[in-house]
Amino acid sequence: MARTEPKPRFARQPPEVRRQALIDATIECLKRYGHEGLSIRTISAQAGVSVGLINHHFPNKDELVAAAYRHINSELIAGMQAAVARAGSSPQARMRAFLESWFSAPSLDADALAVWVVFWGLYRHSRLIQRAHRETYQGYVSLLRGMLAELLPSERAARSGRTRRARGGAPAVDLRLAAIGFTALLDGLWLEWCLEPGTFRPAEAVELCEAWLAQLVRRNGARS
Amino acid sequence: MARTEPKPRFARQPPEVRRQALIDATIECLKRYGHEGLSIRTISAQAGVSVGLINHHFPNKDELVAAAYRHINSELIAGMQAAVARAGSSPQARMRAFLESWFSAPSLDADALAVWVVFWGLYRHSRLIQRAHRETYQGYVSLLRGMLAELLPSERAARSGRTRRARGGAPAVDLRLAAIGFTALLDGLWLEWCLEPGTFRPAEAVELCEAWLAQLVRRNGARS
DNA sequence: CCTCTTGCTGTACGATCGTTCAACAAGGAC
DNA sequence: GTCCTTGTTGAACGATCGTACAGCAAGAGG
Repeated sequence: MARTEPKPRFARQPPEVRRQALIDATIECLKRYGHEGLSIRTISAQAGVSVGLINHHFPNKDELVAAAYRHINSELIAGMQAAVARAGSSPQARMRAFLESWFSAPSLDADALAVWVVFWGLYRHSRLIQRAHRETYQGYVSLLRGMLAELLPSERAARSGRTRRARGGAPAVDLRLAAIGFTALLDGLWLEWCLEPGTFRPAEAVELCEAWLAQLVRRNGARS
Repeated sequence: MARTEPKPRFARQPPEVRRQALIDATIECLKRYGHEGLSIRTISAQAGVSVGLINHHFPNKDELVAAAYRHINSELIAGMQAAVARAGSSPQARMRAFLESWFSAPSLDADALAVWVVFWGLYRHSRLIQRAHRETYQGYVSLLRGMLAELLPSERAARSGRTRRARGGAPAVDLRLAAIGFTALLDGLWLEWCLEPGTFRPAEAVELCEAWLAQLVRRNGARS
């Protein structure tokens, strides 16, 4: 009776598991407290470990933050890719799945968006964040560009390519510029919703994006 | 010769002047060092004053930061309004002036954009920033909405309003949604250019925005 | 020239920051 | 049961944070 179970004061974890737990704690702290949540003590408390453990698994704080940014980035992109893959082969259905995935939880979460904004604020002055951005953003750009390409009837454009090339060298729709504009629209709507969630519904954001795309397709078809 | 001019160790300034100098120094520090530049010592060094002076003119640091946000906001909006007013009365010319003002210095400055991003990161957890945002953002929204309204031939829509109302109650173009989408496009392009200035030229951003507007006008005209 | 207001300085304080490191102990190997 | 590896702890360090405040001095008013 008096003999209590000799409960361990802590449990060992494989480095990989602990690293991930610390990354999750970092993101959680960012959600709760914003930039002020990015302190060793806040994060370690959130993870339920001591202050010293972070520097055992990460060389310093900045590396942990960069790892958190890399994780949140690749998680998001993986979710998008999965949603698109689930939608089948129709370009329209794939794009719709992408948009609905974008403008719904967990992507369109006010907390998650606030996390992104803090990272953006760090971007310019942290080489580590810049590297993490470059490494993960590429997957996002190529996913989006691929969907745009398959949505626009460029195969027709390719067949009549010789004629159009001869006329000026420009394709019917500048895919690069279209991707830039579309990304801007997505990010901008995201940001607006983050700063003031009440002003519009997610479905309206989808609507706006599809209107943009429809206009793009129409323009592309008209010229080819 | 040995008599040196008894140069004053500091110069007194009217509170208004000094407050503005401190606000300018705050913004300059944000440009140079990002979020880490938001410290009393960094700001006071930038302003060339002692650490104690800030708390003489502002109750605390957060109030100074909020004042800086308010200032940068109203400066931007005032610049836009001036550019639009200078453009005359033609809706097209006014909108073009607005876009060109938006996508050129000093608005489209990588430093200035970085400042904004830091403020956005603070937004969610600072009531003072939220208040400053609400107080200044309204002017921007109304400017933009006014330009959209005068750009769309809504007077024709108003004349034939009875017919369209009877058909479904929705105007040809939802002005609210159009403003939201347009703002998103502006902010998104701004953000993209900030994060990676090399990917597109400002003129291309203007082009994208005008394409969006042209499609909006066309859609509005087709239905009325 | 003197006085008085007040803008301004700069030290001091306690809190918290990121990081270090010696000691501890969990738990698998044997 | 006994090593032994190593994940983990937590006190301690120096630096820096925001703020307070007692005193200095600039410069206008008389």
